[in-house]
Amino acid sequence: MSIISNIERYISLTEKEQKAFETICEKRVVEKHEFLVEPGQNCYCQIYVINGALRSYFLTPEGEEHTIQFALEDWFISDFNSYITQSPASLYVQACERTEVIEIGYLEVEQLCIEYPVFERFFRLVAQKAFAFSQKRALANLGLSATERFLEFETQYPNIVNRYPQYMLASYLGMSAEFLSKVRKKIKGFEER
Amino acid sequence: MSIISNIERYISLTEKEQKAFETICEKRVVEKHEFLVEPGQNCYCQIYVINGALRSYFLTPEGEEHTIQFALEDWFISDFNSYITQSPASLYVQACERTEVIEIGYLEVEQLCIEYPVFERFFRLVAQKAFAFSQKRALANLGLSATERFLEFETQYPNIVNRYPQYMLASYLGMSAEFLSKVRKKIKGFEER
DNA sequence: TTAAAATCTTGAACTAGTTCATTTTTTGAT
DNA sequence: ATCAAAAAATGAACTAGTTCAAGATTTTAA
Repeated sequence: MSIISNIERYISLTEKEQKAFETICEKRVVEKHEFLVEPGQNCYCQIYVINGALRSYFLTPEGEEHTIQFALEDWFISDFNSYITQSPASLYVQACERTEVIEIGYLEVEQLCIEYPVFERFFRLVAQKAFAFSQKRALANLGLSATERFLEFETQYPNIVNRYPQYMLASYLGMSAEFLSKVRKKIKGFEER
Repeated sequence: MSIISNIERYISLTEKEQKAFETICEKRVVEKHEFLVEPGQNCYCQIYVINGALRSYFLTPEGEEHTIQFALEDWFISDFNSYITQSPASLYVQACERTEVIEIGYLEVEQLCIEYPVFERFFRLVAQKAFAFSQKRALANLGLSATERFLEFETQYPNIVNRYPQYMLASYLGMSAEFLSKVRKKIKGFEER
């Protein structure tokens, strides 16, 4: 699905508005393991995935990775806090496969919103959805055990579970990689009965 | 601070826009323990706190409370997922003290945004900030131990720590009330040396 | 002012999840 | 196809945080 038809799930655009949006899109290919954002830099853009797989994560002083978000086809990702405040990032955004992305710059978005307020609306709806989603995640994680968290995540995002290495899933779900391995073994045992 | 001057920290409003906004504000007083939202209902409005203290939480099937958000003076609160999708809430929003609020209805907001796109911008900026904040919270909670989580929260929101009962703080920070009691005792021990 | 209700404290027994060290399996580059 | 590197599995020892139960303190309402 093109980024324009994706936007049109929220709002409808005139020919002119479509063109205006396309001019601020910067297409780019990133290779596996490459970084799109690194801590310290200002995150000057939001990233839209055309195809491939990205994730954002941060590194504790002890060197542990904590995954914040996964992004497959048609998802947006960035260090959002850094993006909206235009202050230094604390996250990495990294390609987990060769990935085609569209970068949408902060200044360009703000300018576009002034010229075409319809985009103000689009980015409002997207931000609201993202916030609602993020609250839902917080909620899921507070109530559930490690096993329950994994099962819920797997039924909701089977494609993510299949596409990212297990240690990344574990760090997203808030458990050690070893423990997720044991959890999955236990689940498999139940299924086989 | 009035809700209008609060809005004007993000955008500036003409006289006419101010009036338009004020007409969709419904002022209301809720007594301690009273609910503004309950699971199952559609959350038809966002709630702005004039003075007092609210919180949102959900109840697990086992009857445990999990606090999602606190809201003191000048904060917004709601079951945001229910609000934006206009689907049944899963959270309670409850008054922890006698509280004056302003309710801002979903339909009224959407109408207002059509008539005055400047509010589209306001609600975009608010939603973006809320999302960034929520990501930051997720990040803080993944990396830290229970003690660290409490210390960080206390330095960032001393007024919340002073104003809500400890068992609510514990359920927000993802630990048992008993353990938070022990954590605080240990911290006090360190401070006294 | 007082009694009931709500909240907080404390300790002992427990458990879900971690850590560490080692082995096995999978992946990817040549 | 082969080999090195990355990822996953496994087991044993450990620990941060939970649960339960009982008592102490604070808050509330009449």
